[in-house]
Amino acid sequence: MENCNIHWEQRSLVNELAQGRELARQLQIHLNAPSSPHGTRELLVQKIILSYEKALSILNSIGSPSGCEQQQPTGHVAIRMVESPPHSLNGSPWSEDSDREFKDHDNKDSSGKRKTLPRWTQQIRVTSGMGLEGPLDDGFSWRKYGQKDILGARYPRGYYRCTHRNVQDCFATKQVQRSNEDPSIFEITYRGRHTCTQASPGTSTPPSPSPLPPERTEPQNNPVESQQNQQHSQQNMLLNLPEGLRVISEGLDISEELFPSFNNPSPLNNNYLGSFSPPFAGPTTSGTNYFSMSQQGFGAEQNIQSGDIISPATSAANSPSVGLDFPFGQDDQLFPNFSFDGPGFFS
DNA sequence: CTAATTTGACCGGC
DNA sequence: GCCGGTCAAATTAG
Repeated sequence: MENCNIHWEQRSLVNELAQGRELARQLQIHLNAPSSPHGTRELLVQKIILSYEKALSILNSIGSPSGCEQQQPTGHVAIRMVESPPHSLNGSPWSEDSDREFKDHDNKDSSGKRKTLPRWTQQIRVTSGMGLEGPLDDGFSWRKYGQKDILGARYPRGYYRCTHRNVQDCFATKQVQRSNEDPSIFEITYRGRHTCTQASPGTSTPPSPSPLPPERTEPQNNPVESQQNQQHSQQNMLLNLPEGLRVISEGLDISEELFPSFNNPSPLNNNYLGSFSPPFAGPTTSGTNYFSMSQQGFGAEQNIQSGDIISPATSAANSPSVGLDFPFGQDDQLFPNFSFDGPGFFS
């Protein structure tokens, strides 16, 4: 591995700054508009702060020579997105066991079967910062549908799917796996994206990406359960973040096969969101904590071709409300233009 | 009562 | 046959 492209960190930096600028503009608009929904301004402010934090983190990581990988910025939250081809998970500080089950599907590459959904993993470290894993939540409603002991893993893996799967065609699922060594680390793998509109009925609060798990792997050890996955107001989402968080996006295959009806970019799909960002919501905590995070990585120039995983551009365009983030772009051109069109941003 | 979780069985890929 | 992932009946929670 070579140096982790500074390039793209640079790009990320630019991206962040541009985003921050955009957000600031939005804020300006909202400030002038008397009728702006409550909370919107605050949310914007937080996002702006977040952008700055990210930018700073990126700068920090660039600054340090060794910093390809971990470089978790000082005790803050680091989101790491890595496109990981099935087997080559580059060394990650935390999960040594990384490979344990990555083989999973196919990846036979060429044969390109179905089954491959966009899939990305977040590693979340929950430590002293917050109560414990309890309140991890991402604003989506998940229903647990299984739990399995995984070969080499000390803790069982939990399988969750979107609560609305039946009513809407939301095939999003996630798996939560507690790290072998560090019980404080949870590896959450998301597959598919939410198509459900689970926002509160009247309020068009867009679901925000980046689901977090309600994990519970060991009843015994962790009394702390959290089954709090009900709908949340996404606005709080940005408020709390676990101490360390890392995102690895991997396997970018978008199988539209699975989403027959969603293939085309029709207004229908507005709700697609699949990107993730900082939204961790503490159900309990409604306080105002800021967190900082750095996101880096996502170096994958190769396959994003279809770039569907998170098509920020399109989704942003289509759904005004989801503006939360577009952490990464596909490769080269992501941010050439991102234009939020004014008013609608998040209603 | 409804809805979510639990848990062993089942299924498909390797 | 092993293993990861899902199903579904039974159970528990709200």
